[in-house]
Amino acid sequence: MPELPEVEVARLGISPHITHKTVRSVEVRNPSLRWPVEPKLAKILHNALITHTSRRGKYLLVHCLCHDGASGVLMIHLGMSGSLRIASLDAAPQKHDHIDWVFDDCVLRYHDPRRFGSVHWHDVRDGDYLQHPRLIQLGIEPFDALFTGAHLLARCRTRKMSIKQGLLSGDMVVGVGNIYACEVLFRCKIHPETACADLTRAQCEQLAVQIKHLLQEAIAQGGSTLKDFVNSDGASGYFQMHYNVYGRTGAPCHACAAPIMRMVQGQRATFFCPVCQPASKAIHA
DNA sequence: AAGGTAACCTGACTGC
DNA sequence: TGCAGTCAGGTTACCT
Repeated sequence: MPELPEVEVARLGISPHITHKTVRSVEVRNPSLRWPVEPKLAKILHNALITHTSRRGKYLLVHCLCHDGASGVLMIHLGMSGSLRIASLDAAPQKHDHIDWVFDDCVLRYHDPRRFGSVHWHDVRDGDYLQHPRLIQLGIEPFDALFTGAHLLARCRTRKMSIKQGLLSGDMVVGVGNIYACEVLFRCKIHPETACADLTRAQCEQLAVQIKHLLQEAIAQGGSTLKDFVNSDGASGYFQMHYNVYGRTGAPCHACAAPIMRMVQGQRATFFCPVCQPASKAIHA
């Protein structure tokens, strides 16, 4: 589910079905998401043309040219449990299908049991969408050429918190959620509790490289499930990578066979291999 | 100002 | 079978 790769795969999945098409109607069945859905959304988007889609962090952005000539951006966040699907016009909405965008030949449907996700409307007359309060605070994109080991090192130098929490905080880099934070630290053989400020230049270089690789691999993997975005009945559109540590408490490490351990950092589960990812104290001892 | 914590909400699963 | 408890892939508001 929704870390950056899943959001990107969702975007790739829905984009061909909605781009250059006109929204005929919008049905908001439940506006109570993380933030209330704009009450005038249906009116604003009536007969709006979808020009293209993009993404910023975990926000999927749908760029619209409205009937009145104004333009704007639909900002969709999937939260913990959100998903998007392309359904046929006659497919009845299921429980937790909160919003429909109806086109001539299909429906874009937002589904989110926990309602931690959100749907914002940003009118460009109110300024550049990248200046939106939800977007402006986000860190650098992992695939940006400026996201490098040097960038990471500079951001880490003054941070006392653990690298696991640092990666999740979203201001060093966006899009890395709990699963990929655990997995990338395993790949780099870095203990999750290592203080950001204690990371070496080499570790930061490696982290930057592996974050790009891991997310790219996950997107590629998700690409094979793109067909599931159309007319699927059940929960689909998501995919599961082969995890080395995430959710594998007690199972043997794929590298050294030691049992994977679970701990809690900032109220989130962290999984790691105590042998492959030794605590820094052990390194210096 | 950074860092910790509770909160938002439902469903799936575990153990008694 | 039922019920209580735990956990879940994210993010923000509020407190120290």
